[in-house]
Amino acid sequence: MTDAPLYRQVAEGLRRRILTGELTPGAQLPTEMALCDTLGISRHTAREALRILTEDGLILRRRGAGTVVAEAPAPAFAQTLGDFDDILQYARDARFVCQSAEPADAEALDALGLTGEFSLLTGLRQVSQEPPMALTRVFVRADIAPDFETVNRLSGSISEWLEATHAIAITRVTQRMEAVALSGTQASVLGVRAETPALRTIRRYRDTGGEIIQLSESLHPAGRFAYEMRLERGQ
Amino acid sequence: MTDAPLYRQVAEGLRRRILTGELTPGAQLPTEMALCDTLGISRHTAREALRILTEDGLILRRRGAGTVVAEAPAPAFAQTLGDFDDILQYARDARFVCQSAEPADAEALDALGLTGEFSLLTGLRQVSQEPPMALTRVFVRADIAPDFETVNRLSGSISEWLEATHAIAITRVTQRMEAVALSGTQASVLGVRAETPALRTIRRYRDTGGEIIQLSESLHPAGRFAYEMRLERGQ
DNA sequence: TAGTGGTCTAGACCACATG
DNA sequence: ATGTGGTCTAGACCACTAG
Repeated sequence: MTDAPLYRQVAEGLRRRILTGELTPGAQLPTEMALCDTLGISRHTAREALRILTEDGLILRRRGAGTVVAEAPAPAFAQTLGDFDDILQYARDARFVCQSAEPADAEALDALGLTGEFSLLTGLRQVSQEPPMALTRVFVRADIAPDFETVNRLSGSISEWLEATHAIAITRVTQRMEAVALSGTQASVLGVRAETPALRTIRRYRDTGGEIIQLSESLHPAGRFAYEMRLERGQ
Repeated sequence: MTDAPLYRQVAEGLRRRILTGELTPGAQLPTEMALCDTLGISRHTAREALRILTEDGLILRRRGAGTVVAEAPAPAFAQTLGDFDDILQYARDARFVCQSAEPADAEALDALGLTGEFSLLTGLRQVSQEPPMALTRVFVRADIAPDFETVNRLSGSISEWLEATHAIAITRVTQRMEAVALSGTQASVLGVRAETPALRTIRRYRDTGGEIIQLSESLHPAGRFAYEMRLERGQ
């Protein structure tokens, strides 16, 4: 269980101290040498840990000046999207904890432009024991939808499960992102105030025929999630 | 000029061999030990170079198997390229009306993780006479930044202007999106209530060396903007 | 001037993939 | 069995920041 690399363990320890507020924005982090001494690790290992936090935007480093917690601590989790497969990676990293499964009502389907019969899975996106990263609704075409127990036993993503068990190929995904205010009930589930800003992402998964076989909507409260993508210019 | 760190020089050398086609997708790269021997560098330096290429998605590394050039974007997978141009398209459609140009203060640069001297252009994104779509700040490296009049005369995007007038190539753009609440001043400029949710997008434009030469931050109030993207699975 | 992070070297042991 | 990349140690010199 604790077979994670040492530098990663160190990084997670520092990350926790930042996210819990023990280290507030602007505060100095231990210097590299201090980390080496107190933790009994080499400088390379300490730097590797600090590199992770730097890439996550949690800390700022300046030669000669030291390391401080970033002013606006970046969300604990950022999704990097480079290509199609990265979306699936996100689904694996951030575990979907399903809380209810039921037939979707017509009103909800209408609002999202879905036609036909769908199952609705409602739950939370979670990474380890942190507060939930998102409130998520997943609509799956009724005739191929997994049941409640199956979803919570999944090690991968729902779309991967669909492809594996129903010989379905998802060839196109459209994703929409916008800012919204959380309703009272949504906010309470996520443990934030009503009207808190949230990033709403809607993904529509289509098969080769262009038909929508799955739709997921996630509400990420401000500060818990950022969506990051990298775009390369062809050569 | 050639005072770039050794590992970066090594990375650029390998990058060139890949981009010129000397190393084609799937081809084996030299092993770490081979790089050490032929270039007379330490393993740490070689690994640092390979790490850059890994983060850029140019190569794939597998323990025991070696390092290979990543598969070329499949024909149908003009995704990254398409997205890149789409960003510029957005910049052309939504005109940037600059309201002020000044040197960026250290605090603002710090908060965004920028080092060096930058000019700050503040303004609005507008389509025709509609209410502004976004409140935008653009940071441009001071030595190449356009002045106030130039910006407002531009027909294209700022990044295009940089490339055209300074012989600069922007090869990588990272974009980050998250939900935030607008401050009072931000809200009043946009004509909405304070605390209105907004989609915050930050784009970092990098040259071939990985240096950030431009950064833009846009605040899109809820309801005025949504970001939509399409992802195709390569075959 | 003292201390910081940035770079670099020269070792070592390990888990893993391949033949 | 060999060689790969992944991790880790113990040093070193440098450029830069700050007191």
